[in-house]
Formats: sequence, structure tokens, C-alpha cells
Amino acid sequence: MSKSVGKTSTVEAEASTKREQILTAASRVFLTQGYRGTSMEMVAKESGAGRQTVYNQFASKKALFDDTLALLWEKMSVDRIVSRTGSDRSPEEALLEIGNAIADFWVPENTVAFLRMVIAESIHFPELADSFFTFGQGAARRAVTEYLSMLRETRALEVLDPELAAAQFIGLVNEPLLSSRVVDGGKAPSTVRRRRVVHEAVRTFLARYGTDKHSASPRHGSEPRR
Amino acid sequence: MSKSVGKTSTVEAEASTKREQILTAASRVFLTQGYRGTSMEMVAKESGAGRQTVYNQFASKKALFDDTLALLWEKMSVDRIVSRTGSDRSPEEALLEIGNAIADFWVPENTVAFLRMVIAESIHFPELADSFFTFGQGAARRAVTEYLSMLRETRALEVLDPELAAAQFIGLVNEPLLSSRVVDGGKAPSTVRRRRVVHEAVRTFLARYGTDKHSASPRHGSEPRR
DNA sequence: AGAGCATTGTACTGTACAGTCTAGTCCAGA
DNA sequence: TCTGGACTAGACTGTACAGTACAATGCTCT
Repeated sequence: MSKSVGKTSTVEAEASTKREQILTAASRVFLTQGYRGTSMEMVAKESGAGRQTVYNQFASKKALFDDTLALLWEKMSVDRIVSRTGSDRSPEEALLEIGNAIADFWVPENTVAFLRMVIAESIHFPELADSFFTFGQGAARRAVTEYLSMLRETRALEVLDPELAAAQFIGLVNEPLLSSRVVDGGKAPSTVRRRRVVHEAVRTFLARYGTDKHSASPRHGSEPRR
Repeated sequence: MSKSVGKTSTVEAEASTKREQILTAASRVFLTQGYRGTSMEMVAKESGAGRQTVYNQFASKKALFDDTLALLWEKMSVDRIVSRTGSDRSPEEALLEIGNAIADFWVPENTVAFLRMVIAESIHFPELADSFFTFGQGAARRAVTEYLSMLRETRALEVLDPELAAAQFIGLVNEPLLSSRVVDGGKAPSTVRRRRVVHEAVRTFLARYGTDKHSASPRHGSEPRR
């Protein structure tokens, strides 16, 4: 509030604001314990602040939760996936890039924990699920759909139903990499593994939808270097 | 306990045992509200029984939860998916059957609610996630993997990595049908939609892994009848 | 040093809930 | 009609927690 160089301003380095300390602590606790499993006491302890300070910064538990989600959401940015769809490369290269963006998106443990939490709390906070679907999953799907539609019009691919094809492509990438991590607490796949899965996803996808037979080698050509 | 025709035995028809009444009520409440969101009071109300009776039948809330899960689990039976993998039909027909079994598995609202709940409670009850992964998702994946391995050995398909291919196939089916339902509360897809998605999944899969070019029609052949 | 403000710990209120206890009710079978 | 066992309702205990009130303790800037 203080207009000039507020009290806690060590040039805002390191520990940043108390508020942010609390927020990052809250994100840790909420992500591991869920909404109902988290008490204000726990957040206070985790952040090193007093419980009263937490209430000083956030009107209620729900308010803290909302702001925490906003912070997490901000850090994720689906944009990295969406932006890859504008490229002017060959379909194969572009799909590799999009696929890698999708695969990399889920690498940080927090991202998976976030998904888990969205699913868990979607019953009690439907708007959370809505926004996730609209801006997350849905956005990615729409971007891929649009990209495929474009490729259809330029006859670069033979896609009859771009929406379904987009879902297929995402499924080819996500199912091998993600599904076990959501339900079980599996470890994030290595870079090599991710690259390989994406490579295979693109190969399979193009085997079906490619016009010029991209799958250059009739048998099983270029494995990505192990 | 009573050796002969116990008291509540209207030939055990209709309302069945009090215990079962409570269990089915509990499954409704747990599935919609989650573990922490469910109180013994709610279960009692929902089942029409007194709270004390609930405690009479189940030692604790956790015990009730476990038994409820066992009941739900029993009703689901992944066997329907696994058993389809033994067929002696052509790969195309077999894959269609397996794919349809997977797609149909998720039709009942309860199945999706169950998955949602497993994800939600997996933090607090890791053994729940474990058993789900082992006997549910994992079992299906293993069955498909084995089937593909077999096809590889008989040279019916050109599958280098049956495990990855199995995950791909499941992803081709599940992502278009399931992912939006888990996070959002979307409605179950129609039979027509399911058949179509599975058909497309098989087409894509075989375009990549088929030996004789199954995708008989070079362009886009047999659409399933709309 | 002193004023002002954020921070903090502690205590308090109200609520929700698991789990127990008890007294009363209903029903079957003798 | 009597007896025994299950069912029910209500009161009660103990705990956990959201949210508030308040008094004490710093820190910063002047």
C-alpha cells in the first residue's frame, strides 16, 4: 500500500511479499491435501506466518483457494501448446512440436497434482472444472482441431473429422504418458521416453491421415535415438 | 447368523438386507460427495435407516467406505474388456470388439464417478489407487498388450512395442469419449458416437500397424452407418 | 526515542461430525 | 401374551476446524 519503497522491499527479491509466501505455501498444501484436507492452520504453519496474517491477506479459505488456483493456473499457461499450432513447418514437424509441447506440459509434478485436484474438487466447485475445461484441456483441443482443419483445407492431410482426429492425437500422446500418473502417483517420464512416445504418436497419426506417405520407411524406420 | 430362515427373509427379495440397503445408499452418497463430503448421518438418511443401525452393520466410516468400494468394484468387472482379447477373429474384428468393450465400460455414470473418486481420494487412501491401477486400468492395458504381442508373433500385425501400442489404442478410444466426462460432468456419449469413435480408433491403429493394408479403401472407405 | 502499522499467538465462538450410550419401539416366534 | 433381538431416535463426548477478537511484539520511517 505504501506508495514508495514499502517496508518488506529488499528490492522484492528472495522471500517476496508475505502474501506470496502464503500463496506458494497454500499451493503446496492444497495440491497435496485437497481443499477439505487443508486447514488454515496448515497453510499458516507451512508459510511460516501466523494464522491471523493469513486472514489478514485473504478474506476466507475459499478466497485463498481461488487466489491460489489463479497463481497455479498462471504458471501453467496452455499457451505453449496452443502457440505451436501456428507454425509453417511440414505437418510432421509441426505435429512433433505440438506433441512435445503437450507431453512436456505434464512434466512438472504440480501440473498433474493440479489436474488431480480439479477432478477431486469439481463436484463441490463446478466452476473450477468449467474453467479448466474451457481454458485448459478444451483450449488445447480446439487449437489442435483448428490446425488440422487448416491442414485439411490445404490438402496437406486427409482429415475428415478434425475434432475427432485432434482428440485421437492428444490421446496418442497422453494415454501412454499421463494416465498412470493421475490415478497412481507415478513418476514423470524421462525426456527420452517423452520424445519417443510423441514420435510414435505422430507416426501413427500420419499413417492414417498423411497424404504423401510420410512413414517413409515401409517397415519401421527412424527410431529416435535412444 | 440364525441358521434357518432368518427374520428379514421375505425370501430375500425386494429391499434385500438392511445391510445392502445401507451399502447402495452409501455408494450413491460417496460417489457424489466423496469420502470427506459424506457424513454417516447422510448415509443413514439416504438409506432410510437410523444412524445407529449403520454403526451396527459397519464398524466405522472407513469400514463402510471399504465395503462400498468392494460392492461398486464388483459391479464393474473389467473382465468384460479382458475376456474380449481371447477371440480368434481377424485383428480388425477383435480390435473393434475390444475397443467397444472399453468404450461401453465407461457408459454408466457410476463408472466415471468411481474413477473420479479414486483420483480424488488417492491421496488419502493410496491403497485404493493401487488396487484400481492393478485390477482396473492396468489389467485392461496388460490384456491388450498381451493380445498385441500374440499378433506380433503370428505376424498378423507389425507391432514393435506392444505395450506402447496398447496404450496408444486405449488412448485413441478413451480420449475422445472419456476425458471431458471426468473433468467436466459431461453426458455419456451415445451408442452411435461410441461405435464411430471405436471404428476410427481401429482404422487409425491399423493404418499404422496393419500388415495387409486393412484400410481397404485407399481414401476413406466404410464409414459406420450414421 | 516514539508513532504507526503489520505480524503474531492465544483465546474464544459456533459448527460439523465421528463415535458411544441408552431408552424406547417394533416384530417374530413360542 | 411374553421374550429376545434388531431397529430407531435422541442425547452426549470429544475433536477438528473456520472465523473473530484482542493484546503483545516487533519493524520502519521520522
